[in-house]
Amino acid sequence: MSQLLRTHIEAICPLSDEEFAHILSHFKLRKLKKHAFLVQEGEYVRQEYFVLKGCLKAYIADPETGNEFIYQFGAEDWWMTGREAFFKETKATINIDCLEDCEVLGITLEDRNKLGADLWKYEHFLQVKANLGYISLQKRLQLMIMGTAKDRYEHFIRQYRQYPQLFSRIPKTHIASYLGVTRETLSRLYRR
Amino acid sequence: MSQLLRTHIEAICPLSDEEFAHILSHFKLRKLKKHAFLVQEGEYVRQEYFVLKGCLKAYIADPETGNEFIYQFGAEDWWMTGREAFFKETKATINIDCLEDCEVLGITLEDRNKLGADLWKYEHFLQVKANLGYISLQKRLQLMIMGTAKDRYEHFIRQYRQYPQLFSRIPKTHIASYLGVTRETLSRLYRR
DNA sequence: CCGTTAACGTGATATTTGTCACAAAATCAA
DNA sequence: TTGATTTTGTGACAAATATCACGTTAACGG
Repeated sequence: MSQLLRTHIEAICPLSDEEFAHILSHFKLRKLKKHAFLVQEGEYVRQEYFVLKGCLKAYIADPETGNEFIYQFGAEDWWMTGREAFFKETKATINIDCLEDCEVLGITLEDRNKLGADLWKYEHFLQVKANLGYISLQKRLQLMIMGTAKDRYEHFIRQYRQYPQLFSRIPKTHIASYLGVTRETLSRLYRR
Repeated sequence: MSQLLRTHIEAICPLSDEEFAHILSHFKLRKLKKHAFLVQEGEYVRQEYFVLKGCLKAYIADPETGNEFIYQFGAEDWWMTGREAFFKETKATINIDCLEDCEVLGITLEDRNKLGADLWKYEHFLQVKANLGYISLQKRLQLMIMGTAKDRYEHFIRQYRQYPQLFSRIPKTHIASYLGVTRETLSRLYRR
């Protein structure tokens, strides 16, 4: 199962068996039931997580309207955390919860830093990963501003296609939230 | 002048004189006139740049409408590049040009990688910087979807306040583009 | 310095998208 | 299984924002 993590890291930076064992020893497996929170608003975010199994949504609740804006889905092979709170060691302003039963590997900030200091390759992995994440987030922002809801929908499908059955399992309501439109609007876009 | 870069890096990771000298030796100074392109659509992006002086805009041109979406302003102390094209060594899909005369320090991808491999501190700096960038981009996306144009305007002013006189020098048309509204809408938001 | 260009504000109107209300279908959990 | 909850579609209407048109002011560059 943890082979997933190795493959994931090695896509950026090949590792020896010892190196990977050393990395893996810093992670702790966590299993969560559907609807369980991985990160909850107002609490500290002690770890960042690599998803081995299941699917999660990360979202911001709007206290005014009661709406939620889903800014990320996480499936197998994705990282999930309340990034700002995790790095700055402050309380989360976002929530992450499980759309289905999940298994994740968690690492604390302290261990993350230690690992990066021990092993240049891990630091490099983190650097490249963060930059790639930045690039795709930028693309999403661009699409949000310049693209139509339909563009965004199509881009979304392309991006998540690689995760089989996942797309069909996410309710349209959530997808609409991710795309920044109401479920009604999304529904109408697909009548035409 | 290059003291700016040192202070910037040391905000994340303190350096010895030798270390900084080593870092600096990988950068090359470039001076540009107002309206000059730093990055141009369709061309390779050979370097990433640290801004020493002046102000630039990074934008995507929409071939359909002729509009442009400004996704970032860069002033002194900011990094600017066509990030995707720079990392993936492909042709740029974005433009960056100077709103006024500029001075920047440029580093090639090869030198960037070499520097990171030579000096763990630099790799660490890049890693942290990318993560902080990701966080602020995420905040911007959130604001774009959940906030009103006014929220975005106010956030924008707060973010750029630290760059004296800069804000007043950027035409409102450009600010509107950055905020994802038309200049007319922005103008009206501020009558009220 | 002066002609040209860019920036800015504002009205009238069109378009997009959101909100509210309701009902049918699908899914969930005891 | 079965009653409750969630998801989905759709109409009518409201609100936000874009588009087009025009004129004035400010800034730029030779």
